[in-house]
Amino acid sequence: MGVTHLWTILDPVKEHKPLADLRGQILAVDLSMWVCETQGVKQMQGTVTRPYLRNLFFRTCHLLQLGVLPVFVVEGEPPELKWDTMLHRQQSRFGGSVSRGRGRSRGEGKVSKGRKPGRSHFKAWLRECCELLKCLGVPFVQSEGEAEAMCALLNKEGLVDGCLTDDGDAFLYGAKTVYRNFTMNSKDPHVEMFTSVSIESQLGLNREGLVGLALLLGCDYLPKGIPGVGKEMAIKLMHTLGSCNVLNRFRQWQHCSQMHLDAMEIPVYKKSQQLKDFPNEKVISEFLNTRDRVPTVKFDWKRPQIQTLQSFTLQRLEWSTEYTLDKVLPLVTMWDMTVHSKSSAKMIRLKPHRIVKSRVRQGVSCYEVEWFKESWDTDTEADYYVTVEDQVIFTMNFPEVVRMFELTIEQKKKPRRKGSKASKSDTQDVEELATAVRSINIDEHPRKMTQELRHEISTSEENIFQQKEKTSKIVSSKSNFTCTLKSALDSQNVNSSQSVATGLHPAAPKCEQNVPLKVDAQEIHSKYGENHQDEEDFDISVVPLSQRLKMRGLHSKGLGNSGAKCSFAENVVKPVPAVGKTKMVVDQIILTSEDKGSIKQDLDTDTARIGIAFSLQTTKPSPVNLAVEQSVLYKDNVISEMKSCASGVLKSSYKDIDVSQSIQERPRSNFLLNESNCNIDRGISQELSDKTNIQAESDEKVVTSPSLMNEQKVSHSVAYRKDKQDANLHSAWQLLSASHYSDSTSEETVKQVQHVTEVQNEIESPLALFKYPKFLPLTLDQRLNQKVYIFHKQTRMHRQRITVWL
DNA sequence: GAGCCTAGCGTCCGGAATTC
DNA sequence: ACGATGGAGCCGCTAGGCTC
DNA sequence: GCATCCCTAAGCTCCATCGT
DNA sequence: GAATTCCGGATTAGGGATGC
Repeated sequence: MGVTHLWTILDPVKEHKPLADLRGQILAVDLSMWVCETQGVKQMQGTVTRPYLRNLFFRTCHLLQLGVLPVFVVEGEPPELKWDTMLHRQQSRFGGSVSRGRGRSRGEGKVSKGRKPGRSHFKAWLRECCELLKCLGVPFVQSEGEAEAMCALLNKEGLVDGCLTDDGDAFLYGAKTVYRNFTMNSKDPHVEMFTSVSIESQLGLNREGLVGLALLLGCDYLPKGIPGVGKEMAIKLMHTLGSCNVLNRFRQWQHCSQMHLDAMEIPVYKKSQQLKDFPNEKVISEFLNTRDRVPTVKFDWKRPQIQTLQSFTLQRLEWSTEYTLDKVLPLVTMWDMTVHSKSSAKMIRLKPHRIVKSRVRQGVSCYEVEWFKESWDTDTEADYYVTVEDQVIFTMNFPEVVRMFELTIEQKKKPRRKGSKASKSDTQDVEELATAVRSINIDEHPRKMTQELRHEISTSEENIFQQKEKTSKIVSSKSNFTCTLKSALDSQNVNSSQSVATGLHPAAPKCEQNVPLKVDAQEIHSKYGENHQDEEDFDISVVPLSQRLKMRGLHSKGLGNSGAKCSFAENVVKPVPAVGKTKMVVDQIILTSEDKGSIKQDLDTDTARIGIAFSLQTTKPSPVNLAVEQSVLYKDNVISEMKSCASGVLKSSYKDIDVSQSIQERPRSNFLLNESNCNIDRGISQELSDKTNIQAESDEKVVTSPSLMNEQKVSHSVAYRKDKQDANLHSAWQLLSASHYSDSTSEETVKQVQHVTEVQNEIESPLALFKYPKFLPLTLDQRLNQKVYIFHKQTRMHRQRITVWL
């Protein structure tokens, strides 16, 4: 079909184009191509009623829903030049008999096309397709000759934005943009795009050059081309001659001798001389002098006619009226909301009854909407039609319905928070967060912003923590957006009296605890007298990023050597269920897409990871920078400690494990996170304890994670499982109390025990951990030496666990 | 080729592979 | 009355097998 | 009864139940 | 070479079986 090897030649300029990218375009669709394609599907042959109609329906609906406006082109009578080709094609495609010369439908001596059974069937199918298109309100034009010729003409004249056809002849007819290999494959619905501009600029082939290729390689009208000339030779020749005036050059071959030809021309010239009529002027004329005329009628897309369509599909496809309605309703509502909304004329359109709920479809926020039924519809059993509509479009059309829906949601929420002072604050927090997220600006050219941001980095570093109302800017290098958001979670932004009183940040609705900017040193001293520290030591900035994230109820797993992991939503393409929940992010951080480090986005998990590489490569220290550097330091320290302590092979009761090796190789460093909880393995921990300098006091245990058995990980902390939490909590407390105070019964000890009891009570408070942030950065050894034990009750959605922080 | 129906998953993280 | 807990149902997506 | 070991799931939301 | 995507492996909490 088309010029031999043309698509292979054009392959370098092929562009993969998702169907969604065609939104807003008008496309001329070669209807015959779709019909033939569908009829060729073996699985449907003999089993499916009118597969061409079925697929045309779904494809058209799909395009319309994407916002693509198709104009179908129905082929007319093919040029005489093509009859030979068609005869063979029909034989293979429809099994029709060859009847050359039996009829006289179009003049003496010509092939009788009308009487070929395959051809007549094909025309009947096209007529049915046109009926369907009428029902759907989609325009179609009748071509005088080849459909691709008309498609090309429409494209050439600027009436459509591109041609949807698999026939490369379209370019020879003057098409500017051709889309082929249309597929609605759910995983990757796309077309392949070719443009005449790229063909000429990258391959040096203009329209005339392509016609030249057709003469050399063969096409529908000249099946054999020049025998012995292949695509390599043809391309070389075209490059030698240049595309311009190539046809005239071919014509000159008829009158000139070999002496005047370029060396590259000679072999082709020789082969062409074997043909009588090279170059074939009829073929050239067919491509360059189209016989179609530009349609004068303006294309008009109409509202789908539901009833007519139901009747048509019932008759031709045996579809129930409900099924058809279900399929066509989205088109109708979309038409009503897009076309009708722009029209001043008063026309019938569906009216929404209510929004049932919010939904997300392919990452796009939508509403599930109930519509009042059409007045004529008495068949549909349900009281309302139901569709899922794009949130933005629906809101533009029916703002009052959206307001009602939002009001309903609000009212539903209210009873749960009745009488709660904190809830009022929470509501404000949610609004504040919502405002922050709404303020995100999509910038078309984020990289232009980068310099500004870098400037901002360099000028705003005096003390970024002390700047209230500072905004965070995050630039995603991948999805090209710049967002500015108020640092709603900034712990320094404690404005409301409520939050001051409770220590809870107003913008932390899901976060049960807040980090005081500076820990009350007096309080610490009174409790840990000997561990006196300067107030500066309690500065929040020394708290590792993971901890600060954690304090804000954000995801913060895996600081270690992977940096902080933040969840934010708007920078990803895929749907993000976490929108509005785990958003916003790390203190005040400025990330730019041009920093050498990367903001690694993991679309699998809807998260972005700020890597250490990034942080360390920024020129000026930032909170992230500091925190991660700290982490690196801790990691190195701990690894160093571990390696020195656990040198040699540790004989466990389970396996021979080279701990130092495993430490060396391990990719992560859980012990840096202060949050590693793992099951107690008494046996192995005892051995580790025996062989290392990390001497657990009394019954203290150095704990290894189960994965140590796999020679991969080591962790340092103690955790108690939920199922035994009560008993373990009790025994743990006894353990710790005993280890610290068993050697004395002095008054001091009693006081200490009382203090321990107080602390024990505090574990019920989610604030407990955050009263002692200064200890979080300490290494295990340091914490052991200082006998610092912090209890933290971590509350999750439905689970609780008690963790002992060393 | 495209839709329908059903069943199952839903953690994070690093690095290799791939794409640009 | 209120909060915590657990469970059932649901949601969004994907894949595979089958049907139209 | 407790410790240990092996194995599996890992989404969200609403609501009934239970305990304080 | 940088950015992006994908996948195999790791992590953690919890359930259940087993053994002391």
